[in-house]
Amino acid sequence: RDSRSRNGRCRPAPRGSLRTPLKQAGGSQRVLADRQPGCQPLATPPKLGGALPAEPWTPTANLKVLISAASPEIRSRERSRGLQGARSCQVRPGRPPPYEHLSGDEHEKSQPSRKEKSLGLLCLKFLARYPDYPSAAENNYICLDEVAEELNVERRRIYSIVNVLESLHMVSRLAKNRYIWHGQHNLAKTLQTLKKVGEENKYTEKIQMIKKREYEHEFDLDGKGNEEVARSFVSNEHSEMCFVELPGIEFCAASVNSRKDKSLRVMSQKFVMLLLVSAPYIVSLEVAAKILIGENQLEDLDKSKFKTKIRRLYDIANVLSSLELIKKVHVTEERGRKPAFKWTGPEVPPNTHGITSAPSISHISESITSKEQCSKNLFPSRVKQNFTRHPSLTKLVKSIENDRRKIQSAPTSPVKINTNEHLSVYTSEMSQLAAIPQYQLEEPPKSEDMKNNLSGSVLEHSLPWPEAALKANIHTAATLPKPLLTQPLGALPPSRQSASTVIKPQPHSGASYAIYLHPSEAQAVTAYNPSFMFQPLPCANVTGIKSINPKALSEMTSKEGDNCTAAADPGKTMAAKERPVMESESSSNRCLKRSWALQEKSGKGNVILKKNLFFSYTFGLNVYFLFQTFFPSGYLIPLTQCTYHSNKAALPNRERGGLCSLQHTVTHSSPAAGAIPEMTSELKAVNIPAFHITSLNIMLSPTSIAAAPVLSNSHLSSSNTSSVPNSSSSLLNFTLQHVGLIPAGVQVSTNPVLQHIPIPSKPESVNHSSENMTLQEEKPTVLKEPPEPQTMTENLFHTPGGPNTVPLLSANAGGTDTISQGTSYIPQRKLEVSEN
DNA sequence: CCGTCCCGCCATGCT
DNA sequence: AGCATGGCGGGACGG
Repeated sequence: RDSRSRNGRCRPAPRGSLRTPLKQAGGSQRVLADRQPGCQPLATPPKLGGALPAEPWTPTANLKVLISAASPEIRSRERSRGLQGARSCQVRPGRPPPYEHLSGDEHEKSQPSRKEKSLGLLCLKFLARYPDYPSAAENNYICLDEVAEELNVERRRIYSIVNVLESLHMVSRLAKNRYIWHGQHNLAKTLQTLKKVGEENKYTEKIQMIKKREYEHEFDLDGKGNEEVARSFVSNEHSEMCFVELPGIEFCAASVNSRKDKSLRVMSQKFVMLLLVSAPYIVSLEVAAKILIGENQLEDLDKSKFKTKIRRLYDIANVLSSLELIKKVHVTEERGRKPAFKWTGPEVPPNTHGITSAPSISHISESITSKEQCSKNLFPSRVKQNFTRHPSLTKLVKSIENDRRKIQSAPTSPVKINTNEHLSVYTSEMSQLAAIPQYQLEEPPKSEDMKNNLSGSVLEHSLPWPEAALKANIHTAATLPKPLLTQPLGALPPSRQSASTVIKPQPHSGASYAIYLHPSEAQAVTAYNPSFMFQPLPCANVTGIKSINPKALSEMTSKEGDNCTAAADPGKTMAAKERPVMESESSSNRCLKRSWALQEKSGKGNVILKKNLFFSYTFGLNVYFLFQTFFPSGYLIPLTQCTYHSNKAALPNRERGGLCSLQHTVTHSSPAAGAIPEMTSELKAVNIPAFHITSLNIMLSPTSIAAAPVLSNSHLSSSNTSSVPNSSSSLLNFTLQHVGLIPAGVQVSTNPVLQHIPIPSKPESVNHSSENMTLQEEKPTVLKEPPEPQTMTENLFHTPGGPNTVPLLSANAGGTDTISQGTSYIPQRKLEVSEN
C-alpha cells in the first residue's frame, strides 16, 4: 500500500498485500487452535505471539471476567479484597482453568465478541490489578509478559495501554519488560503540567482556528482560514512537542529515551492537553486529530493520515475512558453529530505559576527533554502570579521541598528506580490553602508584616475566637480546591467555644481543636512535649463506610451537590451554566459526582473530604500553614463543629477497605453556631489515626486559617529569589513554641538534611526508607507513604516505631506542586459519571 | 454504510 | 541475531 512517512520518515515496506489473506485465521481462533492440543500452560512464555495460556472461554466464565472488569463496583470490591484477590476471579498464571478443554463448538460459541476484546475493557482489567494509590509496600511492578499472559492478550495490546498510562505518569518504565505502577499519585501533577503545556502551546487557539477553518470551509471561504490556522501553528515554532515528563518520572531506560517523543504517548498527552484547555472540556475527535496531525504539517492533511490519527485517538480514548478521565460524547454541529470526548477527570486548577515553586518548575523543564527549545517553550519562565503566598512561607516550602528532593533522590537500587514519583503524594494542600485570589480579599495584608515577621504577624493577629470569627466575611471566602491527591487537609469552620471533654481549655485560646496526626507525627509531638496526651478516640464508624454502596454514595454525593446552596458554592453554580451541545448529558447531573475530586479513589485513607472550604480573610494562615507543613497529614478540627458534620460523613471506599470515618469521633456538646455556619464545609470522611492530642490548643481559628498570605504581586516579587537559610527552622520553632506544640526550650530542626545537622536518631521514616530503597528493589519505600488502609485501623491506638523516635518535623510537608484554586477559579464544566 | 477499533505485520532500535 | 517496542493501516464487527 502506501508507504507514507511515519514520523517524518519514509516507511519502505508495504506489507498490506501479503497480509490480507491471513486475516481469517487471526484472533481468538488462532488462539484456540494453538491451545487445543496439549494445553500445557507455558511456564514462562517468552512471548505471547504463539501459544497463549489458557483462558476461560466458557461463556459464563468469560462473562464474569468481563463484567467484573467492566464494573467499577465489582472492581472496587475486588480491590478491597486485596490486590491479588482482584485477580482471583480472573485468569491465574500458569494454571489453566478447568474448562480448558472444551469442544470446538463451545469454543466457537464462547468466542468473545469484538467488544469483549476491546482495548477499553482490557484496560479495565489491567487497571483492576493495581490500586489507584499504590503504597510502597505493595508490589508495584508490572511485568508485561505476565500481564499479557494473565489477561490473555498479545503484548502489543498491553503496550498500547501502558503507553497511554505512561503519558499520564501512572506507570513508568523501569527496564525492558518492566514497568512500575504509580497509580494516581502523580496524576494531579501531571495533569497540571499538561494543562500548562497545553496552554502554552496555544491549544485553545488552535482549536478555535480549526473550528473556524471548518466553518469557513463549509462556505467555501477557504484560504484565509487556512492561513490563519497555519499561522497559529507556526506561531510557536517548536510545535513538535516532546513528551512531557515530570521530575522524577523521567524515562529511565535508555532504550525508551530514544523513543520518548514517539507517538502514542505524546499523542495521548496532547490529547489530554487539548481536553484540558478546551473551554467546555470537550474536544471532538476530528479537531483533535487535525491538531495532532497539523501541528507541524498542515498542508498535507491527507486522508489516510487522518484516518490513522483517528484510529490512534480511539486507542488512546479507550484507555482514558477506562481511567474515567474522559467520556465519549457527541457534539452536534451544522454538519451533524460528531464524536467527541469530554474530560471527566479531576479538575485541573488553572495554572498559577506563582504558587508553584520555582525549583519545581526548573526541574520539570530540565527533565522534559534535551531540546532546550522544547523545554523553554513548554515551561516559560514568565510567571503569572495570580496567587501567591507569604514570602517566608514560600521559603519554608522551598527548603522543605529541596530537602525532600534531596532525600528522595538518594541512590536507590540497582535498577534505576526513581523514587521521586512518590513525592507527589504529598501534595500541596498547604499551597492550596495558602493561595487565595488576591482580589478576593478586602484588605490585603501589610506586606512588611508578612514579609519580615511571620511570627510577629501571628502574635499580633492572634485574636480570640469570637473576634476572629467576626472578621469572617463571606465575601472574602475562597473555595478550597478539591484535593486531587491523597491527603487533602481538612479544616473545619469555627465555632465559638470548645465544649469538648477531651480538650483542655486554654485561656489564650478561644477555640479548641482536635489535632489529628499520623501516629508518626504524633510521636513527634509527644517526644517534644511529653505532657501531651494521646487519647485514642472511638472511631465509631470504622466499618460503616465500607458498606456503603458506591452507587448510593454517588447519589448522595450528587444530591448533596445539587442541594448545595449557590451562595456557598460558586463552583457549582457555575457548573450549571455550562451547556455545550451535547447529547449524552443529563442535565440533572450538574454537580460533581465523580470520585475524582473527592477522595473516594484514594486508597490511602488519611483523608478528610472536603468539597468546599471557605475561608475568610484574617491572619492566621501562617500557623495553619505551619501546622500543615509539619503535619501534612494532620488535621485541625474545631471540636464544636464535628457533630455538625458528622452526619454527612460518607465515603465510598472503592479501594481497599479500612477507612475510618471521623464521624462521631469527637464528642462535644456545643451547639456550634459558629459565626458562619453556612460556610461550613462538608467533612465527608476521614481516615486518620484517631489520636487526639489533648492539651493542645492552637490559637487558631478557622477563620484565620486561610487568607493571610495573599499579597500583591509586587509584594511577592521580592521574596521569590531571596533566601533565608534558617528561617524555616526558627520560624517553626517560634511558632511551635508559641502555639504550645513544643516547650519553650526545645528547638526543632526543620530539616536535618538541609541544614546539615545530623540528628542522631533520625526520623524513622527517613532512615528506613532510604534503607529500603537500597535494599529492596521490589519494594522501594518512600519517605512517608500513607499507611495502608488496612493497617490504619490497627494503627489507631498505637504508634509505630516506638516512643523513642525522635520527631521529624520536616521533609514530608505537603509540597508546593499543586496550585491553588480560589474562588476565582470557577469550573466551567460539570463532571459527570455517566457510564455512557 | 459507517463508526470503531482489533489485530498483527513489521520497522526500529536496543542488547 | 534476537528481542522489545510500538507505528501503522487493513479490514472486521456492530449498529
